[in-house]
Amino acid sequence: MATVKDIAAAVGVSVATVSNVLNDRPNVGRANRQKVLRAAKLLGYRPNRSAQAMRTGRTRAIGLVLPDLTNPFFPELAQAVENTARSLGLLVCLIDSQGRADGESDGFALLMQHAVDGVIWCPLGPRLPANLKNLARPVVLIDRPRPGYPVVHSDYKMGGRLLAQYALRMGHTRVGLLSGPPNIESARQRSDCFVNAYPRTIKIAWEVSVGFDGVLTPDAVDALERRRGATLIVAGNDLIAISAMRCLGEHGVSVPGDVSITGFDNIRWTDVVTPRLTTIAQPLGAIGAKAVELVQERMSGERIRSRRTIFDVALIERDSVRRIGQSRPAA
Amino acid sequence: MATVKDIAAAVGVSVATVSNVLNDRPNVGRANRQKVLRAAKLLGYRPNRSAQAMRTGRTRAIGLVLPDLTNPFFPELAQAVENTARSLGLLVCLIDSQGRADGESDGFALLMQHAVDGVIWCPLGPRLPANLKNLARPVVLIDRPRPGYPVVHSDYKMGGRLLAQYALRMGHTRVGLLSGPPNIESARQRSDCFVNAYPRTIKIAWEVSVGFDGVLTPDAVDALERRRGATLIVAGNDLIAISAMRCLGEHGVSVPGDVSITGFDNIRWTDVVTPRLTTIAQPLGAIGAKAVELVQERMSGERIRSRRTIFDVALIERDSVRRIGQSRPAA
DNA sequence: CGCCTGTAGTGTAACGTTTTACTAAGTAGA
DNA sequence: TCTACTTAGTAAAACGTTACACTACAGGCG
Repeated sequence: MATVKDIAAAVGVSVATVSNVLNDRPNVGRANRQKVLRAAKLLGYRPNRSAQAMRTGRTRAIGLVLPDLTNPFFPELAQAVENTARSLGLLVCLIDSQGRADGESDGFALLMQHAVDGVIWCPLGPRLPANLKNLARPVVLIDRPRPGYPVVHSDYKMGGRLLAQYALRMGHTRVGLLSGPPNIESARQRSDCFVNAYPRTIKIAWEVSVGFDGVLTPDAVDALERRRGATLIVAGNDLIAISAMRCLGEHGVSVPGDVSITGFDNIRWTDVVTPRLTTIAQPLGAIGAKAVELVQERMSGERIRSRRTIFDVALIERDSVRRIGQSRPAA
Repeated sequence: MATVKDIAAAVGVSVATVSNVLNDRPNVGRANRQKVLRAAKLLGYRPNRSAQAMRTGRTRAIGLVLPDLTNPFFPELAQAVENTARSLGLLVCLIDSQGRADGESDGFALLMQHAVDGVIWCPLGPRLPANLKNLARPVVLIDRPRPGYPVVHSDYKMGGRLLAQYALRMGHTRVGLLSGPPNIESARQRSDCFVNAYPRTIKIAWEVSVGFDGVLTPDAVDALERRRGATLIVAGNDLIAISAMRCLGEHGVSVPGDVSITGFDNIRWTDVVTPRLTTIAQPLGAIGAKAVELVQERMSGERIRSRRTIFDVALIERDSVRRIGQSRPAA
């Protein structure tokens, strides 16, 4: 690999001048600038990132800390993050904590050691890992706000309202809630805004919380079996909805014949299960890209502009909700 | 952040001694060794990877180059890679080429610049990116062999045979092949071994190739509509199988009532579609972990032990294949 | 002419680590 | 007592880059 020294020797100029050209600083004449540039190209010069990192303290790498790549919410996000990062010349270092808090903090330790310039993080639990404070780097959160950090996520409140409007439109006034983890704000907002949209019209028959990974607790299974008059089940995300559909199927309950169901996230598989799942679409790609832009801004020392960036969501109407009750005017 | 110099000052010893202790070299006495270790712990010393990298040329980071995280084959792999890498103290730098060759070579360029110590790579096309030769680092391939590189993948031939045995057992003797890309060896082997297992008994009614991402070409759709007497469709992977099931459903063809279908990979969603998909399970986690072990071995300069590591696969029997033809003895 | 300013360029220290070559002191053998 | 060897430890160079402090020279101005 060619170094600045090689270029300097080739052109007959000092390494300082080469460096000045490469970081285009003004104090170098036209002729030399040309020559250095030419030589750099000729020798296939690539700056040694390690050396740059040591000198400047910046690595041009960012960390991406995720709870679980196996949840289809994240791969799309990760892909967007990696691609926009790369288009900015930033390398993405991946940590997948597999849902374990110690994995998360080990991951942060590793990232700190490698001195990434910033991190994009979808936090696992409500508690922040202790070593996060030591990490004197910009952090941008995804999907799950925590006090003191900028965050980008989609408009869960809007999602909840959209779902409530839709439920009403389809004649459902008694619903069961299969919510996500109550300590995750995005999960709570989805439910809360659904509940609060039409508090007098839509009654909540029951609510049980399960993990975002969609594994159903005995409580959840029990709720699905009994249903207590709910005609619509509003699930905290698509994984939960799909698990619920499966569970219902195993108990001989037809969806949407006997009970309707909605999801949240619009992961790829909502379109492929039977019945196809009505859900809320989030612009995952845009969220990932925005998160990269935000860390990048902060890395280059720009002042904090916004603490929250929120993206609109949209209702994706498919086949998992049946219209019930009295007829209504044609569309 | 504490440096070796800080430790040296704290203990009252030279930086060389500190370094010697830390890399446990023999030439330092018991007493000083203890003191240095204690001070390092006390000060929370973490070696600066950038400095180490510059001095030694090793970064303790590896690249992971994937075609498409959105294909559920890869997240599980990536998770396994990241986790075993982390357990070895290695950082994983992610490249997702989104199926584009230029993305792949840009990614390699980025990895080279950051001087990763090795790369785990699932190559996109048959051609290797030109800059791969410059990358004087160990490369371990996943899933797709290329001449000259070690590779770890699962036993596709066995998968093909297993599928053929099963087809026969279920009475299917006329099948349609919805294969993966013909230029990807793993795709070819799946089909070929299926075809060659019982060449006289099982007849191939037709074969069409589609991408591993499961988007169906007009040819594929046409084949699915006509079917030309095939009672079983053997798909190149689960994504293809699921797309095919959807396509068939849209044409009013019942699975497995009118036609049976099998997949390959056993991604999470095979268990959740209707009917549940009969498929071949690959030990993705083990494959990822093994790949990390292999690069790690090569990074530490060990000699090449094996060029191919192959994992057994297993048939996962679910509901997408119907038994047809004459009755057979009970199990 | 002497002074100032601006432009073009250079020497070198520094970043944090590893490693080579070296010294000093102790120990053993003859 | 002298040599030879081992052990414990250190000084300093090196990795590739950046940036500070500096020089040299030209031109402009009073």
